[in-house]
Amino acid sequence: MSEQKHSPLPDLQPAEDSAKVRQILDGARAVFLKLGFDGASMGDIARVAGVSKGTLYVYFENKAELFSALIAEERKRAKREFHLDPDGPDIAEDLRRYGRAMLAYVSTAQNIRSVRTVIGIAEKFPKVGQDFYRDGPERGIVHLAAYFEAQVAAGRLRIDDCRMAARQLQMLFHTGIVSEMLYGVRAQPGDAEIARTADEAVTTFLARYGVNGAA
Amino acid sequence: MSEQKHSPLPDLQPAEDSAKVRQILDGARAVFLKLGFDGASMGDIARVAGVSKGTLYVYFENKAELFSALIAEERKRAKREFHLDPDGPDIAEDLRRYGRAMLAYVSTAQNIRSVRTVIGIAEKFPKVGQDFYRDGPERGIVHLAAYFEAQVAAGRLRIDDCRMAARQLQMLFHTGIVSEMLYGVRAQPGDAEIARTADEAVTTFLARYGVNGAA
Amino acid sequence: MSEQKHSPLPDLQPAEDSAKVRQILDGARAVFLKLGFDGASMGDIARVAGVSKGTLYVYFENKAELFSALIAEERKRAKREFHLDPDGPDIAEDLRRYGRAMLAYVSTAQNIRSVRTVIGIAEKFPKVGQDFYRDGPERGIVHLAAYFEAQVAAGRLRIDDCRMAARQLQMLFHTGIVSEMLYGVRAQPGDAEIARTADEAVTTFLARYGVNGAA
Amino acid sequence: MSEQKHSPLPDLQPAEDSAKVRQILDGARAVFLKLGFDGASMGDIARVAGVSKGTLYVYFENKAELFSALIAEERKRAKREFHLDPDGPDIAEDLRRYGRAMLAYVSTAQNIRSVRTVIGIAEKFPKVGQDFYRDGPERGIVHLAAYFEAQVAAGRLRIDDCRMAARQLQMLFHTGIVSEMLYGVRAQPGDAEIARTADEAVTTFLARYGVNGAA
DNA sequence: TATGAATGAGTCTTCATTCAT
DNA sequence: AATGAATGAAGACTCATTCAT
Repeated sequence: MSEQKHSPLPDLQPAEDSAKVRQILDGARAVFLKLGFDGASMGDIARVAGVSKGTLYVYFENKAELFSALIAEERKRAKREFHLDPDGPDIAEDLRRYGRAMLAYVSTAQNIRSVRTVIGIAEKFPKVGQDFYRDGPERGIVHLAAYFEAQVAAGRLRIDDCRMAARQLQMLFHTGIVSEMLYGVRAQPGDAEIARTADEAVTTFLARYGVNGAA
Repeated sequence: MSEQKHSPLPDLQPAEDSAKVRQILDGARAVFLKLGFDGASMGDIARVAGVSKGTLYVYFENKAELFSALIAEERKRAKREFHLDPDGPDIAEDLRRYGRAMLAYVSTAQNIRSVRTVIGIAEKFPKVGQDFYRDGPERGIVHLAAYFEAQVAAGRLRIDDCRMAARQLQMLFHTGIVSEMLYGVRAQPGDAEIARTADEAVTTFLARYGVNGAA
Repeated sequence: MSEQKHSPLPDLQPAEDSAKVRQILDGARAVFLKLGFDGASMGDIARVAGVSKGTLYVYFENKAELFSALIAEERKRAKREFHLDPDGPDIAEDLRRYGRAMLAYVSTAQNIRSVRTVIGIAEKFPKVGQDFYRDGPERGIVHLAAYFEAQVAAGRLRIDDCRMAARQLQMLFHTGIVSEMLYGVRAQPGDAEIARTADEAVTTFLARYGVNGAA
Repeated sequence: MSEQKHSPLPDLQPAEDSAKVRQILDGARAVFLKLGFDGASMGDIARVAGVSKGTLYVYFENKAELFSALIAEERKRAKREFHLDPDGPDIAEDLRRYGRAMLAYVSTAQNIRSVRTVIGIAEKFPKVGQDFYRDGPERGIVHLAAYFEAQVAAGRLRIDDCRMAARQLQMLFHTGIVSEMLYGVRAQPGDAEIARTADEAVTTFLARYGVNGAA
C-alpha cells in the first residue's frame, strides 16, 4: 500500500515518511494547531487523518509523541533561512527584502497557529517551547547578528551590541502584526502591509544604527 | 465544550466578591494559568481553592464561565496605566520611566502565564484573546499614541503615523524579554536588565522620531 | 442515601463500610472470583454492583486497588479460627470436630473461588498470594502445631516435628476435595462426605502420631 | 471470548510439528504461564515466539485455541508415569522412590506455573481444568490405587478403600511443598527436602495401612 | 506460508456536571 | 450557601483479529 516500504529499521524516525505517517501528521496538524494539545483528542485526529485510532498508535507511541513529531516538523519548517548578503552594497534594501520575506512566512496563518500552540503548552512541556524558539526566532537573531558584525567591520553600520540590535530589528519587523495575530485580533496581512511594516522597521533601525542616517 | 458562552456573567455580579468567590478565582488562577484551559480540571481547581466541586457551580455556571471570569480579572489587572506626562519637558526620560514601569509589570511571571494561557486558547475562544488584547497591549498603544500626538503638536517629536510609532516603541520595549519568556527560554529579568532594555528601546526610537537626536 | 455517613476522615480505609462500598465489594467479588483479575472488567463490576463506573473510582483508586480490597476481605474471612481445646481429653474427637469445621468452610464454593483467583494471579502479584496464604492455610498450621505441642507435652501425642505433623494433617483433611474442586472436577461436598474425609484423615494421622494407636 | 471452543483442533493436526508450531507453542508457554490467559496478549506471544502476529493465526484459529493447544501439551507432559512395581518386595522403599520421583516433577517451577494457570481459569473454561486433572493428578491416584489393590491382594497392605488411601498418600506427598509453591510463598525444593517429605509421607501412610507398622 | 499494516471494539480511567442533603 | 456522592460521556490506549501481498 505504502510506496517506499521502510526497510526493517533504516533510521529510527526521520525516514519513515510513509504515506500513512504523512496522513497522520497532516491530520494531527489540523487538530492540534486548532485545539491545542489537551483540547485535541486522538479520536479527532484519527478521523481527520482518515485512519483508525489504532493506526495512530502503530506509528506513534502516544499522544505526546505524536505531538512532538508534529512540532518537530513545524520547527524544521521554521528553520528556513532568509537571504541576507553580507557584501551587499545597499544595506537598507537588503534588510527590507529580508524583513518582507521573513514576515511573509511568520505572518502565515499556519505559522501563527504553530506559535500559539507551542506557547500554549510551554509551561507544561518546556522543552517544546525551548526547541521551537531555538530553531525559529533564535536562528533569525543569530543570522542578523552575524550580518551586522560583518557590516560593522566594513564600516557600514555603527553597532555596539549586535545581538541586541538584531533583536530590536526583529521586534520592529513584527510590529503590528505578530502579537495581533496571536491574540486573534487581526487577519493575515497582505503584501502591501508586509512591505510597509518591514520598511518602517528598517527606517527606524537605521536611524540609530546606520552610518549616515540612510533609509 | 461550548465555544463562547462566557457571556456577561462576570459583569452581572461584579460586587459579590464574597470570600468564596475570591478563593475560587485564586484557585482557578493558579490552576488555569499553569495547565491551560483544557489541562485544568474542576477538581484541581476546587482542591486548590479549598472548596468543594459543587461550590464551584454555585458561583459559576460552568468551566468556561469560570475561566472567562478569571481572564476578565486578569484583563482588569492589565488595565493598569503607566504614567506619561504629555507636558513633561524631558521626553527621553519620560519614555524610559514609562518603559521600565511597563516592562516590570509585563515581564512578571504571573503576567506571562496569563498571556500564554490566553494565546493558547485564542483560536478556540477568539473572544477571550480579543478582549484581553484590547484591555492590555492595545491600551498601551493608545496611550502612547495620544502622548505622541501631544508631543508632535508641541514640536517635540517628528512623527507621521503616531499609532505605528507607538507600536514600534512597544515592540522595542519587549525586546529580548517577552517572547523569550513566553517560549520559556528565559526567566524574569532583574531591574538592571529592564532598565537597559527600556533605555535601548528609547534610544532607537528617538533616533528616528526625536527632534534633534536626543536620548 | 448511604446510612452511616463516614465522618470526614475517620479511619483511612477500614471503617468506611458505607453501603456503597459494600455494594461495590459484593459486585467485585462476584465478577473477580468468576473471571479472574484480568478477565473482569470494571464495567462488569459496576453493572453487577449496580453503580456507575465512575463511582467505582470514588472509592477505589484503580482496578488493582479494588481487587486488593476484595482479597483483603477474603483473607479476613479466611482468618476464622476453628475451635481446638488443648486440654480436651479426647484428641481424636477434637481433631475430627476441628477437621469437619475447617473443611466445611474450606470446601465452600465461595472459598474455592477465592483460592482459584488468588492462585491464578500469584505469579503476577506475588504479595496477594503470600498474604492470602499467611492469613489462611498458614494460620491453620500454626494453630494445629501449637495444639500438638501441648498434647506432646502432656504425653498424649508422640511427635518429633509438630509443624510437619500439622501440615500433614492439613493435607489429609483436604483429601479428595480441595484439589478436585479447584480443578473443577467435583462439586461442594455434603456433610457426610466432609465427616468421612475428616475422620479418615484423623485415623491415618493418629496411626502414626497417636500414643496408643487410637482413632 | 468464546467459552469452550478448544475443539479437536490440536488433535486434528498432531503431526505437523513444523518448527513454526514449536516456536509458537514455546512462546505461548512462556507468556501464558506467566501472565495467565487474559493477561497474555497475542502480541506478546508473537514477539516471544519470534513470529508475526499473523502467523499465529495461520496455525491456530484464535487465542483460546492456541491456549487450548498449549494446555494439551502440558497435559501430555503431565502424563508421565512414575515407576511402581506391584511385585516389589519392599513396599516402603518403593513408595518412597515413587514419591520422590513424582514430587521432583510436580514441584518443578514449570509444572507449578501450569497448574496455576489451569486453576486460574478453571471457572471460566471448566473443560481445561477437568482435562488437566484427569491427565495429571487423577492418573497418579489410579496408578497408586491399582498398586495398592495388588499389594492388598498379596497381603502386604491392609486397605479398605484403595482410592481413598491413594488420595491420602498423594496429599501427604505434597505436604509443605505444592500449596506453598502455588501461593508463591516458597521456592522449588531441593533433593534433600523432596526426599524427606516423601519419606515422612510414606511413614505416616504405612503407620495406618502397613501390615506390621513398617517404615 | 508468512507477514505486518490496519482496524474497531473494548479497557481503564478522568472529568464536568448534577443533586439530595 | 455548601457539600460531596454519584454519574455517564469521553479520553487515551490495547488487543484480537483480518487481509492484501
